[in-house]
Amino acid sequence: MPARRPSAAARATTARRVTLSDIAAGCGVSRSTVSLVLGRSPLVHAETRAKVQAELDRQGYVYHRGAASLRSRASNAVALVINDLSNPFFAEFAAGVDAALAEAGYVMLLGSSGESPERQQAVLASLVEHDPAAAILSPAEHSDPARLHRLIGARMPVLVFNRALDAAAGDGWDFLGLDNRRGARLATEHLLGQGHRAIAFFGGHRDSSSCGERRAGYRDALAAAGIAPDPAWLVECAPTRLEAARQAGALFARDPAPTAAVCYNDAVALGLMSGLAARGRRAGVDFALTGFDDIPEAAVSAPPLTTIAVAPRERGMQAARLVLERLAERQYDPDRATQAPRTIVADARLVVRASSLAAPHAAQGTAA
Amino acid sequence: MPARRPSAAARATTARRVTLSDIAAGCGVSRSTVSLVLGRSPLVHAETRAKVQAELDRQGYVYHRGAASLRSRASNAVALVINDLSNPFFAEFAAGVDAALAEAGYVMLLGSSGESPERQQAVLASLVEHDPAAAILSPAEHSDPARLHRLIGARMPVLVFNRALDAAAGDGWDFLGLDNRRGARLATEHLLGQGHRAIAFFGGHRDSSSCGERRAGYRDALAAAGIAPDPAWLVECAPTRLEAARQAGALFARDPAPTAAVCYNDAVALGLMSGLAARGRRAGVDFALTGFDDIPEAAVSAPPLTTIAVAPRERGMQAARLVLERLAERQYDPDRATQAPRTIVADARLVVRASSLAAPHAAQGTAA
DNA sequence: CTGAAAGCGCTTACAG
DNA sequence: CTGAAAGCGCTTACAG
Repeated sequence: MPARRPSAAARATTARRVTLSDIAAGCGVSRSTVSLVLGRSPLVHAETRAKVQAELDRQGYVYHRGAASLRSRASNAVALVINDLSNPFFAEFAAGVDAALAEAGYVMLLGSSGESPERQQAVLASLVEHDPAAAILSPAEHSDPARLHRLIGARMPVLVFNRALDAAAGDGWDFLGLDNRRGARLATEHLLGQGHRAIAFFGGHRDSSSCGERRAGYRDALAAAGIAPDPAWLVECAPTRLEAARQAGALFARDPAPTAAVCYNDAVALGLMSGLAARGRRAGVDFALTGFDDIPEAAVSAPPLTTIAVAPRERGMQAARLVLERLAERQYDPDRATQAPRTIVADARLVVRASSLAAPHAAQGTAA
Repeated sequence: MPARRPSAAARATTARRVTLSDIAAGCGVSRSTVSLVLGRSPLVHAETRAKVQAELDRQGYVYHRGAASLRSRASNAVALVINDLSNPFFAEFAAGVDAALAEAGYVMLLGSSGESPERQQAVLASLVEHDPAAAILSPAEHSDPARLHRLIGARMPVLVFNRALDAAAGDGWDFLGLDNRRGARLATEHLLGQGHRAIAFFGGHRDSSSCGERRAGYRDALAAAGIAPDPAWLVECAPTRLEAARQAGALFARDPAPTAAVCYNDAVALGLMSGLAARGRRAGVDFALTGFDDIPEAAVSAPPLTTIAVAPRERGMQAARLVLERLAERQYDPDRATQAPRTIVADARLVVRASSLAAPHAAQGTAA
């Protein structure tokens, strides 16, 4: 764990800062008393408190939390590491975390890994130096749990979000995941309900955990309907709009072709729509499809996209609260005897829009 | 400036942390030497350095930046306060800030004001206690510049983004804004180029600075084309999709009605599209319109939205770099003699898509 | 090239 | 209810 000092760190050049000593001197009490006033201690006489409070305001005192937490070994910062803020799913998640933390008087240290385990490690190392009380981590794909552990192992409560870390189940970290399996099952059941029998699972990489879970839910629904999925119905592709548009043709390589597809996520579904259009097929008319995530675009695409809503903002608030609970537990139970790691799976909900409403015969008519 | 201690701050309950003294003791040198190694000082003998480095790794040392910056009065954190991470414009901006800061070895403290000046003040106060070296602020509407100033006035370099603060020009804060005026002029010129003469400006509130600037650009273009805008062409509404859909009818209250509209932003434009559809008009066929921002939905709406791209991610990187430059300047020139506040206006670019391609006669045909 | 000492701004027992 | 003193983990002159 090579610690390194910042290549550049700005030195304050403004006037000397106002400290507790200045306030104490300014109103004739000791620093201890000022500190007690700051801490809202009931020990301080009301008059003294008022006098100190006035001096605090007069001199424009700013609490130096770094000094305080150095002494008291308490921190009110929480580190959040996500993949990418440009992804609305993570942006909403971060917004939820921020809201819940702010409400509890905590401050958020934010870093992005850009799906790179290397950057993730560097970003986390940098955040950890700021002594957060806890961390929320949405791990980059192919993260190395052992390295992450070495960095923040038992230092603080950690909540892993969205993607379970390989192995290391007994690592003591909490996990908050989406109900990928149930979500995909709901989407598949919806298409079955429309009368489709030949339903593809389109997009994602088989080895990613979320893709595996979604495929499992898809299989569950087919199995319950007595359908054995044709292996040709499982089409892999990178979870981006562009790749999905390129791979659309793979769905129609065999005859009979599927009449509907459960897509790995909304980006893939939107890409598939373009790919279908390029082949003269119209989503929601000639072909039925569903997404996953309910990103904002889903409601305004043409046609609007049927998808699985996972409420990322609510998940963010939930994540923050879980971590704050852990912090509270530690205060009462410093030895953490009772603290077995928790795994929480958040519910997923089907949102029906026009993209999935094509009837199977219309789809087959076009395919013929 | 009432400082207050956190209602809840987590006390560390883990094993005693590894400090410089542990490393020093562990390899038989003084703490000073370890500190010099951490600081990559060239003074330390290569062998000593290697020995210390090994001990650092062996004990899993984590640098305590709070203690360091307390002593050295240097910070490597930058505070960012934005309105709302759920807004893709701000999320992209924050992503850009984060990327540029991380590259320079800085850490980001993020808070959201939710467009509330009260929350903005509270959030900023909370971040400032963490002693950031600089701040980037995208102010909530109706911010009180004087109160903001009292909080972070001369403590650190401040960059205001997106919305200029009323008055207080001589406050010494830098400003990075979008070229609202030019952007709206480009959009209006584009519609004029399609042959439209009766062009509305739809959405936004007159008293908001960005709306005022965009209206000015709209007027510039009309004036250059020798057109005096009918006051009925200026329709106000809250900058949300829902409000815009509701207000669509206001465009057609008078006869002849406008055949095109420059919308305040993309949200308004997308709302207007729905409002048009509800009235049996088709954007891009019977009516031409443009947006502003180029949010991700703009590319996938039906029809795709012609808009003004402002590249929020690039703006974020630019903002971070400006602030880092200021920090560097202060190191060389502690008295800040040369540091006049800067105002930088970022370029805006027209992105033509289908929504603006309706010809005026088609629009009038429908209107009749 | 390395070490002993002071001090950054706070909190926290401990006296009184 | 208030104050004097120690110490959190680091850096920084200053000696040597």
